[in-house]
Amino acid sequence: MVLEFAVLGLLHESPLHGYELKKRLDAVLGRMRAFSYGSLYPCLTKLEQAGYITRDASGGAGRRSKVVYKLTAEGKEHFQGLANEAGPSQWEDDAFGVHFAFFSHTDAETRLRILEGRRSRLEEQREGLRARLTRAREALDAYTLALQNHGLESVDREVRWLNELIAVERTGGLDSRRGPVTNDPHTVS
Amino acid sequence: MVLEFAVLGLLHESPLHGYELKKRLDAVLGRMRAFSYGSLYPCLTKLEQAGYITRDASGGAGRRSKVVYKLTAEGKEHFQGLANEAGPSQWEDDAFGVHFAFFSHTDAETRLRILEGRRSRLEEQREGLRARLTRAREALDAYTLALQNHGLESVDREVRWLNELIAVERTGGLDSRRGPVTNDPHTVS
DNA sequence: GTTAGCATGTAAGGAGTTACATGATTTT
DNA sequence: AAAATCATGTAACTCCTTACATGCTAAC
Repeated sequence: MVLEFAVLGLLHESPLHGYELKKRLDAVLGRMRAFSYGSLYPCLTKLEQAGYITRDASGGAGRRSKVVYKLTAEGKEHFQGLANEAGPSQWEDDAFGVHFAFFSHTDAETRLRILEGRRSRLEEQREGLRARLTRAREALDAYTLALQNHGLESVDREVRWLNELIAVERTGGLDSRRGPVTNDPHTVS
Repeated sequence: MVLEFAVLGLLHESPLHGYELKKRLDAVLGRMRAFSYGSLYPCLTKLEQAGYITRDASGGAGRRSKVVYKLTAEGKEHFQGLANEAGPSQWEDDAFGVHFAFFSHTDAETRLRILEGRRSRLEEQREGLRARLTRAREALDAYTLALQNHGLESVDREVRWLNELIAVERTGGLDSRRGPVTNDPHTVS
């Protein structure tokens, strides 16, 4: 599950309480996803029961307990395990972005496999889109056509981004590099 | 609801049975969304009970009934109503694409309002992203940074696309034009 | 004659949201 | 002292998926 993975990933960096966790979550996930407290708190309870995190209710004096969550050893292990899986579920839309956000916890081999998996998944989708567009071009109204074209270009763009990332990965990974890897038209070949 | 809207929109063009409907749904929604039969068939039942569509079980001879669904007058009216609403729920990620796909059923004024609403929504998100990136640039690891940059560029790209569409809209709308509106680097000013 | 695709549905359950309930702390 | 924001949680509900159950029809 995406939320569980992201929570473990964030707690991997430092212990946090729920409220702060949600803000980081919103920041890390950006536009891809947004979770409410109504799913975050139950998720934390679940992770605690599973033994992956511990709650430290630092109830200073009469304060309403501000609960700080912290990754356990098993939690760390579990997260490493999840971060280093490389199956189809790692390159589906939803999961891919989240896994990518925690790529610094994923080993080089798995990173490459996930990036390549994602790319071929997108290439499939692209071929499907292209086929439909050339087949049905005349039957579609102008707005549907514009949307489909925009979608096609989005896929194209992500594929180019992945190509760059894969190239970088093959020469040591992003961490060993200085410039940002972006899709800016100027930097794309 | 997105699924209901899309079903009504597709049936607006011609009567269809469930299986064919799903294929069209997959085609129209493209990468933005995918629904299973497990939600499509109950949705059709619901729309029928609401009086928006009728089922015509053309059970030719001993065949297992191949149920053809058809929009009723109220269904048509209801769809027009939905297609011509212009509130925040029309420019949120999920809804926007679907509404756009059926823009030929939306009047020019509403189209413009939805496009502008979507644009300002994205501009907000973009400012949030930019702020975070300039603030925390050094604190983020390389992969998170790459992801955030890619996200930022995606938003930028969609804003440019919307700018083009809005410009076209102000001079008569997409239907009255020949060329495709794409985001191809060459065609963007 | 068997595989693949066409075709329709249901039941159980997963994942998440909304709305609510509560209260502390900081800023204005 | 009011408003904003920090902070934690729960219950009911919505939407959708998965897995199952069933059977037809075309192609190889």
